[in-house]
Amino acid sequence: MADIIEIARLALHDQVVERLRTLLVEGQIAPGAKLNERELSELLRVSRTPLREAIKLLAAEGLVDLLPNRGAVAVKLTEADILNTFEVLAGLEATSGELAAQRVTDHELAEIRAMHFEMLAAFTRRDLSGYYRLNALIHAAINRAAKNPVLTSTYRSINARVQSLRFRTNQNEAKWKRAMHEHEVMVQALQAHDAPAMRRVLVEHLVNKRDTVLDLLRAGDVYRHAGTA
Amino acid sequence: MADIIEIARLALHDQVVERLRTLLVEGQIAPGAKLNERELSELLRVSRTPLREAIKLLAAEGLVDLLPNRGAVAVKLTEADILNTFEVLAGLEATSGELAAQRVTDHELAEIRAMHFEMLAAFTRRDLSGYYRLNALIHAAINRAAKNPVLTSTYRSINARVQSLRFRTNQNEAKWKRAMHEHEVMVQALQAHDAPAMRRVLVEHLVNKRDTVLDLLRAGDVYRHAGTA
DNA sequence: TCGATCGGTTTTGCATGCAAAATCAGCCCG
DNA sequence: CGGGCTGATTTTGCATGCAAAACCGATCGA
Repeated sequence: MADIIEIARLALHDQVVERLRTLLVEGQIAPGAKLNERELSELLRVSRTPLREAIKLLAAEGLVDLLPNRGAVAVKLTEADILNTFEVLAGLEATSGELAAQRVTDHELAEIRAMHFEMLAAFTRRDLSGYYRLNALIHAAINRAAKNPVLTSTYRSINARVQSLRFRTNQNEAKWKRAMHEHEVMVQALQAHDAPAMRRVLVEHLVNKRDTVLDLLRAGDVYRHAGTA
Repeated sequence: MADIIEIARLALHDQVVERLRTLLVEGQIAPGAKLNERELSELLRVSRTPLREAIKLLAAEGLVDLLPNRGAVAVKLTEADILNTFEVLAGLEATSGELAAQRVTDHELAEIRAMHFEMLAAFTRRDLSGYYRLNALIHAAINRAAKNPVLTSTYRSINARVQSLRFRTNQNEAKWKRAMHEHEVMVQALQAHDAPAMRRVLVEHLVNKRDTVLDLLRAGDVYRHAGTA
């Protein structure tokens, strides 16, 4: 029964939100591209009404910009936008880490450590996609351990804006090693329930990630296939 | 010319968002109350389409809950929700304060100090509404001094969820004095460009505000006139 | 040659109509 | 007297229609 209810509860405009968000985050709708309502409604097989509602939701999430009487465009982040976004993300992750250090259960800690070792394995094999997957899982687990749904959803929303950039970075060896080291420190700090240490390492982690993304952006490898200004 | 453009650029659904947000934040739509589309569309003199778009936006802001096939209700925060929200707000204000300490200009600082003295005057007269007004202005100014629009809009959005509660608290003398003292420390820390001190005092400030709100909630003075569960 | 203007086309924004789901009242049955 | 069912009403959700704004291209004038 539960699954039927689950399936039934997905309203059409929510499905559209999910699908559009994926298209935006994965860059299949290029940053700066215009969202043509007729086009999208045909692509997604829905009428314009739920589509427009979905676009409004994504505007509130910061994934699209609304231009009065001129529709919506996928946001194209400037360098300043990226700096600002990572500053906020760093603050949110730091808060999340502090709280997690105080509240993480033994069970959660064990799971995080297990995933950490899996990530270590992926790193050793230089398996980038496995690394990214585990990385995301670990950060999500830390966030969950903070036991604050408001924080979790806020983080998710802001993070979505830069996620496409974060996961297009091709780690160079030095940065990858440093990130792994930071993850080591995180696990240690969590085990020690050392909130200030968690804050420090997470802020550092995000600053490094920000710099990686900015390097990528400056190299021009990001919006290469984005047709529109 | 500029004002004409400004007036013209406000799309109908945006006007509806503003109006609805005010109704929600000021508690004129009681927490837990159902948002009847036909009723509201008649009240606001718009059709259901822009109204529904506005409701979706407010749902993304966390001011209303969307119930599948059952419309929307004004959020009614539980005690846990309030704790979680203030935790996030504290983190955001702390980040904002840190950045402001690093980036505040002399001009901004002078303006903040001036408003601080005005607030001191309001406090001395026990002018609660003047105090609240200046308090909000000062926090907004600090936020602006952080020079991070992403942070500002994120803070605004989360803060809106508890603003009605924050401004319904009747300060008792002791708490009011303590808040004033915290504001003194803030101004000092800003002048000294002491980021860690700003973080400390703002976290403390928010924790105290949270406790005030929780006291109010527990006393049952908040949802007194809210008819709905 | 360049710029501005005007008409047709496209696209957005809002209103309305219609079907499905939820709600409610009354009823029947136990 | 209480609980559950049934049909009417309300309400939501989506599709469609229509007017206004933006866009595009061609023509005209300087």
